[in-house]
Amino acid sequence: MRFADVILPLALNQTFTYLIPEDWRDGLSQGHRVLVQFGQRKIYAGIVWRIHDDAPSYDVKPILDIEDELPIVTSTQLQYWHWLSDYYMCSMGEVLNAALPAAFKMQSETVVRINPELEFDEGELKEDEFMVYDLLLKLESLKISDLGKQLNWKNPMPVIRRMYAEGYVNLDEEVKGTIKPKTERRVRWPEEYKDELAEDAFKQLSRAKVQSELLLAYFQLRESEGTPWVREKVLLDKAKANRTTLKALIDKGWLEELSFPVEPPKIEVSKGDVILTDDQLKSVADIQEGWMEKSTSLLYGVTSSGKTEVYFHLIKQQIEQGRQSLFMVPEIALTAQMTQRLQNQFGDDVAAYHSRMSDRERLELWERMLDPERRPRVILGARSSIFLPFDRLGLVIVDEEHESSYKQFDPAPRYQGRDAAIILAHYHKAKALLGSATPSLESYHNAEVGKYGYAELKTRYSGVRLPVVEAVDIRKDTARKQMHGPFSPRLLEAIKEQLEAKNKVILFQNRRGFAPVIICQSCGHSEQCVNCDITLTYHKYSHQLRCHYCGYSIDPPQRCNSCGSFELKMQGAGTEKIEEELQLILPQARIARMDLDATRKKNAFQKLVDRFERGEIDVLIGTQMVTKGLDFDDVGLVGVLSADSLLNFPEFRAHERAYQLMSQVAGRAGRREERGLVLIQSFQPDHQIIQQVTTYSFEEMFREQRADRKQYHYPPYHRIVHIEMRHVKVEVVSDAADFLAGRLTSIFGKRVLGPEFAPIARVRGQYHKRIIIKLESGINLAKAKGALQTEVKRLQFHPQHRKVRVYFDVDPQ
DNA sequence: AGCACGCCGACT
DNA sequence: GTCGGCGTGCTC
Repeated sequence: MRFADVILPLALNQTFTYLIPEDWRDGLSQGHRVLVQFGQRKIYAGIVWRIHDDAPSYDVKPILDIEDELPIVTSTQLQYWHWLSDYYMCSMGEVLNAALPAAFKMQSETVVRINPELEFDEGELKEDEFMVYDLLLKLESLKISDLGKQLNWKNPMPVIRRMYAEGYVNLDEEVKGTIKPKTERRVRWPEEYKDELAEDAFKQLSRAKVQSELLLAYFQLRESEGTPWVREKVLLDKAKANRTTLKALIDKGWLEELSFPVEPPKIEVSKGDVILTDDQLKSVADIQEGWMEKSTSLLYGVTSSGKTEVYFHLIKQQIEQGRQSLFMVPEIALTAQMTQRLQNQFGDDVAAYHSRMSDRERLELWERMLDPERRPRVILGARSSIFLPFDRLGLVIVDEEHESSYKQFDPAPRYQGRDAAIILAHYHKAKALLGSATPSLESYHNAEVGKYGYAELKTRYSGVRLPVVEAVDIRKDTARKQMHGPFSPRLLEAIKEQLEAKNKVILFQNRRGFAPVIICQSCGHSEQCVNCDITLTYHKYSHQLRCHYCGYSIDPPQRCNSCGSFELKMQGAGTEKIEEELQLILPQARIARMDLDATRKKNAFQKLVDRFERGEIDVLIGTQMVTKGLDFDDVGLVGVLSADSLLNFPEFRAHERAYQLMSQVAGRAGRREERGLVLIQSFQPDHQIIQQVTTYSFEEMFREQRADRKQYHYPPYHRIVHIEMRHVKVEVVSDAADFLAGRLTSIFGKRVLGPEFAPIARVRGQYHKRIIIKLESGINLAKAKGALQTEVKRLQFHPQHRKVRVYFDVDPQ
C-alpha cells in the first residue's frame, strides 16, 4: 500500500495522508496535483508533498483523481515553499494558496438538483422545502451558497439536508473545471481538394459576389502567410466581409473551419547590443566580483545612472549560458514599460507575471515554464513571481529593492519579496542582485559588513546634473497666512516660472494621512466606520464616505451627526484637492493626477505617463507612484508638498523611508541644459532627514539611522516578530494578549514588548492587539520561533483564550 | 479554513 | 415542542 501526504490549500499546519489507488501507484510523484475529499463533503485539489508506505493508524481516504499528467510543482519549489512557511510562520497551505494561479486551485461546491427518480406530491412539502423545490424547478441545478442568496436564507443547509434525507433532491459535489486554452478559429481550402477545383468554386459562386471575393482573399492570404490555415479574423478583415458570408462558404464546403490554440504574436527583436559605459562596465565587474564569494550583490546606482543596462547585460550573460533570470519590480504599473524594454532586447524569451494578469494568462505562463521547450528565460514579475516553477534559474534581480511594497501583508504568507527572492536564488544556486538609488538600510548594512557584494553607479549618464534641493520653511508662511492652500509662495512662484519656460512640474503628496475627511466645524466630529476605528474618507468619484479597511461606505451627511450643525468642512489635502486648488490658481495649466484612483483602470498609468512625456500635461500631481522608476525629460521642478507627514509617521522605518521617498521623487527632476529644482515644504526644515536629502548625504543618513536602530533594538541588529491577536470583544483579546505576553516574558524577558492595541485598534469589527518580539541577531531563530508557536498553541488549553485568532508577522514593515 | 454536531434561548 | 443561533471539535 502506498500513501501520499498531500498539502491542502488551507491554513492548517499539517499535511494529510491519502491512499494511492493501485492503478496510479507508479504514476504519481511529488508535486502532482490531486483531487481529494476532505471532511464529509468538501473536495480540494492539493499538491503531493511526499509518497511513502507507512500505513497510518487511522482510516485514510483514497486519492480521487490526478489532475495533470506531470507534476505542476517542482521539488525545488516545494523545498523553497517549505522554507517560506517555516520562516514566515504560516502553513504550507497558505503558501500554496499564494503560489498557485487561481486556475490550478479547485474546490468543490455542493450542487442541489431535484431527484428525477422520485414521484411525489408537492403538497407533502413543508413551506421552506417548497421554496427550494420551486426554485429548482426554474433553475434545474443550484449551488447551495447561491440558493442561500436567492432565498435570502442565512443557513440553507439544514433544509437541504432534510430534503436530501427524504429523497426529494440529489446532492453532488461539483468541482469547477480548469480553464481551457484560448482558441481562435481558422479556415482552409479543404485538404482533399486540388487547387484546380477552385475554378469550379468561383464558377459556382459567380452570382455570389461577396463570397467569391472572400474566397479570393483566402487564396491571397494563404499565399502571403505561407500556411493553409488562415485566421478567420485576418481573413474577414482583409475581405471586409462578415461571418455570415464566411458561414455560407463553409456550408457549401468550399472552406473548412477549425479552432486552434492562440499563438502568441511573434515579437520583433531589435537586438541593439547592450553597450555599456565605462562606469557601467566597472559596476558589472564589481557585481561579479561580489558573486565570487557571496550569493548576493547590492548595486547602489543613482537615478538615471543606467542600472537597467547593467541588469540587461547580466541577463544576457545568463541567456548565453542557457539559464533563466528573474527580474523583480515593485509595482505592477512598472512592468508594462519594462516588459517592452526587455522584449526589445530579448524578444519572446521574456514573460511577465503579476496580479493584473488574467487567470488564464497566469496559468499559461506556469505551464510554459514547466515545458523545457517553451520555457521563457527572462521573467519580469512582481513579488509573487518568486513562486513560479523556475528551472536552471541563474540570476535574480530585485530592482528598487528598498521599496516597501515588496512586503506582503495580508493574507499570509507575510513575506518580504526581496528577502524571499534572495532565498529563491539560494535554492537554485543562483546569484542575486539588489538594485536601488536609495538602498534600504538593511541591504546597505549587509554590503558594508561584507555579507553582500557591493557595486556603485554614481554618475548620471547623458551628463544630467543632480537637481538643487531646497527646503521651504512653511512655518512663517502659515503664521502670516500666506499659504495658498497647500502651496507656499515660494513653490507657487517656482511652478509659474517653470510653466512659463514650458517645463514640466511634478508635485508629490504623500498619501498617508492626507485623505480628505469631512469635519464638523462646531464640534470637531467626523464620521467613523462602524466596523473599524477609522475616520471615513471622502471619495469624489463615487461621492461617498468610505472606509479604507473594510469598504464600508455612506452618503456624506448634510449635517453633523453628533451636534446637528450644518457647518461641515472638507479637510486634508488629497491629490484631488491639490489639483482643484492649483487649477483655481493657475487656470491655464494642464494638470493631471497620478494616484491609485486615477490609475485603477488597465493602461491608465501608461496613458498618463505617455501624455506627460508628450508634453500634454504641465503639472503632474501624484502619490508614491510618481517616485517609481519614471524618467521624463524636461522636468524643471519637483515639489514635495509636505515632508512632515512622512517624518512623523509612527514606525521605526519612517525616517529612512522619508529619505528614500524624497530622494526618489527629487531624482525625477533633471534637464539637459539646466539643473532641475526640488522644493521640499516642511514645518521642520531643519530636520536632519531634510538636511540630508538637500545635501545628498545618504551615507550620513545611513549611519545616523543605523545607530538609532542599534540603540532601540531594531533591524538589522534585531529581528522583529509581531504577534497579532484578534477578537470581536476587547476584553477577550486583551486578557489573552496579557496572558500570552506574560508567558512570553518569562521565556524571552525584555525582548517582549506590549501587548498594545494595533495602530488601528478595530478592523472589520475585530479588536487587534499586538505583542512585539525583538530577537537579537545571533539568537537561534528556529528555536525562538518554536517557543513562540508553542506558547500560542498553549492558548488553546484555556477556554477563555482559545477563540482569539493569532497571526504572526515575521520581519514586519 | 469549512463544516457538522450539539446545546440552549425564542417562538408556534 | 420545534427552529435556528452559535460554540466546539475535527478534518487524512
